[in-house]
Amino acid sequence: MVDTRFPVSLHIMTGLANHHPDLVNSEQLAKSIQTNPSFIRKIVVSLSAAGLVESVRGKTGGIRLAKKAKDITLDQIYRAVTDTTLLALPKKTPNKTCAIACGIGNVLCQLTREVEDNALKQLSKKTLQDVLNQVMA
Amino acid sequence: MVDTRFPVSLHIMTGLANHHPDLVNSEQLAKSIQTNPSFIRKIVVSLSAAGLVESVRGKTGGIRLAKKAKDITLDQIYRAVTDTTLLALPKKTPNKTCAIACGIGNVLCQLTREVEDNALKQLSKKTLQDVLNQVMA
DNA sequence: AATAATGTATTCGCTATAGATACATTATTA
DNA sequence: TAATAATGTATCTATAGCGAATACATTATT
Repeated sequence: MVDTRFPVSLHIMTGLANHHPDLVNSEQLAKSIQTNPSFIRKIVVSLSAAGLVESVRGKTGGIRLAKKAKDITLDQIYRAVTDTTLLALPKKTPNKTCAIACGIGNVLCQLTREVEDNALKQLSKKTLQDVLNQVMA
Repeated sequence: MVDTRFPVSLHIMTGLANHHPDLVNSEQLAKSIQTNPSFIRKIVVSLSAAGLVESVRGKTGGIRLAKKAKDITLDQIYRAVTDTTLLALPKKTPNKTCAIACGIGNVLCQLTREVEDNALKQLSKKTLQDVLNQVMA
């Protein structure tokens, strides 16, 4: 299966932006995304740790943006919920009898970092407000 | 599990570049990458369809680059073996009662395309020869 | 005290991937 | 011509990763 945390997070954040500054609960978010509240809450923990959302416990609790949508960039959301690299890296220890196998790991690692830095720079140019505007247009 | 076709392909191609224009068989490549010959051959089919390698059947057969390493760019390798998008896209039909859910799909799709175009443009600036040089340095 | 939200842990099922195996096809070579 | 050794291809299996589902402790409101 594919990791959907970033698209789901963007969906969550856009929903919150749309209702800002009201609280929205995980049940409502789950309905919109067609998933279960528990999964929403797990993702919200990451978004909260990154300072992007606030969650309020208790009977009238819920979730809201921690800052204005125009002050949240997409790379912040991406970083908050993604721990894998954009390009896959092999995890086997290289065959030590082969010069290529020994050297290719570092090359791939550096290449991945370059691609990822670039993608994040690109994502940093779009704000959550941009996304909301585009969705509502 | 993670899709390792691109890193494995880069490894294969670098190995072939190093022995160019000699034939290398799938057994040798599998040893270097620590996988099985069948998996190598499956990937080689894709690389071959993209015109990046040639394979020769029969007793003295094997695999070699179809052109010089300096004329092969990394985006060509990536495209040859990758059919997924760089960022995940949700595949559920959106909740039609929610404006956000209805609009977010297109936004994500466009965003993914932008990020991917950019990454491929970046990969197109590096040649297989560059990778071989870096590995051997 | 009852209610309703988040936080968190656990279990389950599904899917995608690579591993493993087998064998047909093809070309060399003895 | 027969034996050999390579690719091409199909199939099955094991496993890892992900989200679904569930349960329940914790917390705050009413």
